[in-house]
Amino acid sequence: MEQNVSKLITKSALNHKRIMTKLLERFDITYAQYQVLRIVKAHQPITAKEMLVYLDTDKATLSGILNRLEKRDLVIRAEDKRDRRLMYVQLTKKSAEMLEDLEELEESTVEMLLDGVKNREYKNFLNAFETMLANQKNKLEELEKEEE
Amino acid sequence: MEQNVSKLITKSALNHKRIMTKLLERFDITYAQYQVLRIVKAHQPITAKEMLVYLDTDKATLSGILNRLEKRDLVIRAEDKRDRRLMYVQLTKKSAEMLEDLEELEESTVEMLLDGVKNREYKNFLNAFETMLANQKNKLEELEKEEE
DNA sequence: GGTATAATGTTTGTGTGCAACCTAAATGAA
DNA sequence: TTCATTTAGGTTGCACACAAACATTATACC
Repeated sequence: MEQNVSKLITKSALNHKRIMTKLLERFDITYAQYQVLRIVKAHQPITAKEMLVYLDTDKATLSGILNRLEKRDLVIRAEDKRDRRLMYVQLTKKSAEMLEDLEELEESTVEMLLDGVKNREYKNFLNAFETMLANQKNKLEELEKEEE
Repeated sequence: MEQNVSKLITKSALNHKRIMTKLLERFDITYAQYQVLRIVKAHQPITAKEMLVYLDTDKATLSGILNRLEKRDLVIRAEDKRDRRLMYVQLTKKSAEMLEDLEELEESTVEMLLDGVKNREYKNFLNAFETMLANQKNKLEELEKEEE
């Protein structure tokens, strides 16, 4: 059984992505693009660097996503005049309207996820999960240290 | 809190992949390639279709991975003479030797994951997780039905 | 047998994920 | 001021994930 925990987790993450992808299909955007748009909406105008704090992804990946969003008129990039390295990202009318309909999409998906999970069970679940995440973090740090 | 469960799961899946990737770096193979090689080792000779049962991925993805493994002399593909649509995949000497060292790599990573997780907590964790996976499966089936 | 249909696998195109490299601009030390 | 260093961000190259189209071979039905 134990050798399956990671597989269960990976499977669940994949399922979540697939569900979100299907739900977003009729809006013709991907899950990654949706996540970016939500961050922009919550913090606009926002720079790429600040978005990375919320997103747990790579700047190269983000740059590609922003390129595609900009090409489809879903975001605007504008230089800061004082510090011209900074690019401030904002929604367009088009994406702002679209996001009205999308606001609670992910929340309802997560609620569905917890159907039938008892409260006490859920607390244990979160406890166990926090421990596991900490273990992973330690292992990753250990591996990065070894690389010197 | 609740809107974060999916994020926790996604994060943990990502962590696992990153850890495995780092551990496999010195063998110069990716995590996806490792998973394929393990399946081949356990069931060889095996067809692509049968591998998909174990792998939860797409035939197109698998085909690409096998191309890269074959190019690097880590698998062999051979046609079945009776049914020439079938391609039987096997390890090479090179990959068989390599897998000797890799056998318990993932198991030890999963063990590490459970450090400090109490047994009772773990059982609750698994219970909750099974429920969530079932919820996701239902939702996915529901979404697929809607597509008609 | 002959032809439609199904099954197996590959290729192609788009979108990530990520390492490595590059550019331009800001900053800091001499 | 000048020049090295840092910072924000973009580009490139490779590997996957996955849908869609394709080729080839088996099988089923007439």
